[in-house]
This record gives sequence, C-alpha cells and structure tokens, in this order.
Amino acid sequence: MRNAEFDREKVLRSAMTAFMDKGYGKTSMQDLTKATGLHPGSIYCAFDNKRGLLLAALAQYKTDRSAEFQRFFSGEKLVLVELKAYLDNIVQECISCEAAKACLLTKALNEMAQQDEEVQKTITENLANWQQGLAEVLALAQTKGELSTKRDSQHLARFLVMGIYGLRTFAHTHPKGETLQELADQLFLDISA
Amino acid sequence: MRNAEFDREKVLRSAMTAFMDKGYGKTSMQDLTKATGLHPGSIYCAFDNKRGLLLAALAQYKTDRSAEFQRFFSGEKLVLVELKAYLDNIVQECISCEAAKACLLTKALNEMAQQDEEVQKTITENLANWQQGLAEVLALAQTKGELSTKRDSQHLARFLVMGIYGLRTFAHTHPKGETLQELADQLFLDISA
DNA sequence: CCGTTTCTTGAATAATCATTCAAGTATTAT
DNA sequence: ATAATACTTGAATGATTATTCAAGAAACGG
Repeated sequence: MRNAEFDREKVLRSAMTAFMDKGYGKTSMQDLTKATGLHPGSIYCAFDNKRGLLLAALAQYKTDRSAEFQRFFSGEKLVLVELKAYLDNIVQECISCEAAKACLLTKALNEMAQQDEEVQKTITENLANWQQGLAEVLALAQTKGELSTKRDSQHLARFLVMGIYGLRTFAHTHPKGETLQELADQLFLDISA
Repeated sequence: MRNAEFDREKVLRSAMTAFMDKGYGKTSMQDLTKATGLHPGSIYCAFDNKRGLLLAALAQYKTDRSAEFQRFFSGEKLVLVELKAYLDNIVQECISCEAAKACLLTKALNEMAQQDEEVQKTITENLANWQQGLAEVLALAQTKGELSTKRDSQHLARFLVMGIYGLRTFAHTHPKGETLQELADQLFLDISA
C-alpha cells in the first residue's frame, strides 16, 4: 500500500563504496546509515542484515560492471584496440584516489576467503563470469585474425585476469600512475604478441 | 630479574598465522590468546596492544621471508633455475590448504589500505625490499648471460611481483593446482623469454 | 474521508571487543 | 633465606557493535 521511499540502486552504490573504503568488517552499521541515508530499521527491512546488504551490493556491482564491459567491447573497433582501452581504463581507476581503489570483488574475496561460503561462492561466480567474458572477447579476436591462435583463449583470459588482479594489488603500494601504465602495457603485449 | 617465559619467535609465528587466517580485524584478542598461548596481560606487556603485535609479526615475517629468499637464491644453480623453483614453491604454497593461503603482507595490505599509515608504510617497505631482491637476482642473470638485457631488470622485477600478487589472488578462486602451475609457468616464460 | 496496510524512525538491547589493573607467582641478588 | 623485582594471570571495564522493536508517519483502497 506504500512504496519504499529510497532509490535501491543509489543505496546499493553508496553501500558498495562504503564497503570498498573500509572493507566489510570495519564498515559499521553507523557508517552504512550515513552512507546510504537509510535508518537501521530500513536496512534490516530491505536487506535482512548487514550481510544481506553486502550480497545485494555484490549483485548490483555485477550488473554495473557487466554494463561497463559491454560498453568497452561494443564491437565498433578492433577487438585488441578495445582491450587496450579497457586496460587503460583500469589503470586510470587505480590511479584516481577515489575511495574505491580496489574492485569490490577482489577486496571482499581477500577479506572473506574461507569465512562465508555463500559470499565466497557469489564472488567466485562473478569473477568466473568476467573471466569468461574476456575469454570470448579474445576468441573473437582470434577468429577475426587479430590474435594468434597459438595460445588457447581460455588460457590467455586466465593470464589476463591474473595480471589485472596483480595490477590492482600493485596499485596499493604505488599510487603513481606511470609504473602502473607500464605494467599494463607489458601485460597487453604479452597477451597480444 | 626474571626473563619472559615465552618464546618470542614462536609467539609471533602463531600470531602471523592467526592474522592470515581471519585477517587482522576479525582476529579477536581471544583468538590471539588461544593461538599464542599468552594471556591478554602478557600480550599488552610485550607488544603494547593488538596493533603492536601485528607490527611485530610483520617484522618477524620479513625476517623469515628474507631467510627463505636467501635459501632459494643461493647461487648454487643457474639463476633462472632457482627462479623457477622459487615460483613453483609459491604455487605449492597456494595449493596447500594450510591456513596461510595468502601472504601476510598482501593480506594486510588489502585490509588496511589507507587506514593505518604506519602499518601501510611497513608493508610497502617490505614489499619494495622483496621486489628489489628479485631485481638484483634478475640483474645477476643478465650479467651471467642467462637472460636477455633487452628489458630492464627493474621492469622485469615489477612485472614478476605483479604476477605473483595476481597468482595469489587467483588461488582464492581456484583451489586446484593445475591452473596455478600453468599460470606460473607462463609468467616464468614471459619473464625469461 | 477514513481505515488499513506498509514503511520509517531511532532509542533500547544484548553481545562482543580491546584493554586495564590489582593480585598472584616466580626469579634473582644479596 | 629474604627482599626486591619482574612477569603472569584473568576477571572487570568501558566502548563499540549488529540487531530489534514499538511507536509514528505516509500512502492507498473503498
């Protein structure tokens, strides 16, 4: 008889950045009420509990990242050109001192590994989904003749994912962008050469 | 007039694994008393507080890892053979389901980024030190003629470090060893080729 | 316009946490 | 042996935490 007053997407996005800022454990309910503008009761009504809010935020993160992926790999340019732009964008993400220096998935994965099975499963599925997306992009590049077929696209995708994980961790110790860009360029070379 | 009754190294090593198990934030003082066998008062007497225990554990970790590094790069074999063994050992570390799936440095780095300046600084210095060690090893390989001098040893070391970071994160989602070994092999190839 | 349903509010609750401290115990120097 | 000195013990403390719930406010159906 009455609709919720808050914008679910906005709430989830602010929860996302709050979780990325401090990590799940150190983000207090008070932090979350401040970040989302929601009162404790509303959060518990809408998402069950803090953990439910994290799961909902992870789902929203997946949606947002998938949309971004589609934008980068629209098929308008050469696949390898699109991939280069995608990597450069990740470097920019790492450089910008915005709260969310890390990706929510890897941040939560590092924190929750072997502690919460359902969260771990959700994250692992999302990451596997992303990796598969990259594998398909690379396979497309191979059928288009942009990329050698000597190495399996799944293998290349795994190596790419590993490199991006590493790049994000590296960024924590090296705020300067130059080095990160150099590493991303090297990674791109090793994939495409 | 009386010496401490506990073995400092043993205490720090058990604290290390406790922190790696649950992360710093979720490791309670109760967990630490259980892990170390020390009572709260003793911990506070010896290390000031929980944070002090972490800093001491990080120092011990650095000592232990440096010793391990020296063991792997003793100069008895070809540098590249030693490097390969070093990487294979990391893969084994990731596979073994022991508590410490991650390295304490990267685990703490992910958790504490931009929250505790001194901890962050300590970790960053340790990681930089490790990277420098690898750079020197690679430079030695170059002077010995085992490795092309086309790429700068510092550059190669950064890429290697990035790869190892990524490998560790990747391990969280892929407990199976086969894939990890394949990735490590590829990383070795990209460095040495 | 009224009654019912649903959402919102925020103070109260209960648990957990890091930390302290005073009493107890062992060791050493004399 | 004894006093002085240090280390150990673990219950008490106070702060912080996630969570609940009863009262209040808003929206809709009739």
